Amino acid sequence: MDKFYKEGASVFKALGDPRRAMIVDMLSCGELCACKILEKFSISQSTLSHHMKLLCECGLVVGRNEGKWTHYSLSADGIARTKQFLCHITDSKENPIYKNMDPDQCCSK
Amino acid sequence: MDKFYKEGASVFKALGDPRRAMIVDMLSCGELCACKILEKFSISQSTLSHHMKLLCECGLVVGRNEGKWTHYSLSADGIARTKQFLCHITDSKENPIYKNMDPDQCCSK
DNA sequence: GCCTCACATCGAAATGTGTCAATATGAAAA
DNA sequence: TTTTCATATTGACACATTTCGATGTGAGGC
Repeated sequence: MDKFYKEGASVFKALGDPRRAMIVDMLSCGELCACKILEKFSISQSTLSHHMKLLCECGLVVGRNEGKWTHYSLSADGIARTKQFLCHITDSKENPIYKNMDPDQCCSK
Repeated sequence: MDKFYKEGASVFKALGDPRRAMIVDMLSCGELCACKILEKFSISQSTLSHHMKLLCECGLVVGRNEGKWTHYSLSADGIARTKQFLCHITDSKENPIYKNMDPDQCCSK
């Protein structure tokens, strides 16, 4: 139960960095190798590697090794799960966990 | 341009905390006052206040003061903008910014 | 007026994150 | 095999974040 929010939030934590959000945007138009991504940022190679690791670990991006190069692309499944989680926590609903919260129980006489 | 990602990422940064994601989930079934939210967590009142401030500042939640109580609810507009941003950076597209990235320019002979 | 209640803010401590230079790894070229 | 190249990992540092107890604030109740 707690794990549900922890895992869902981990993707948002990854997207919570502007550079990583921009990297995801870049990858949305196709697979790119690390060196091409690096060109667009004024960050060191090790920093980019760190960001890519985080994006991969949360399941949003997958890396494909080809010789000495690594090609990164978005994970369709990871994106689908992310959108699903966002809808789950934001769409209006009768949440079973909190449905017995009577608004008159507190905050009124 | 850079501001675009920074603002979009700020919402994800807010949702990147499991407690805050859970609070948003709670609010999705209706307005709640701070005391009711606090009941569901084993955190201090000041910590909750801090989380609510972050959720409000990124535009996802709005607070409504009524006497000495504060009622929190989701911002339909904030949610819409968040979903839009997520789709913008993840949906497959011909991104004008990166469309001239020739995959054969790098990473191949 | 004074007290109480709900919530916000402050200050401090612990932990987490982003970044870099340096170094390691592993594949291909020479 | 030695070198070179692309990427990953390590170690260190600055800064941000989470959390708490203590205190401030502003609205009602006495």
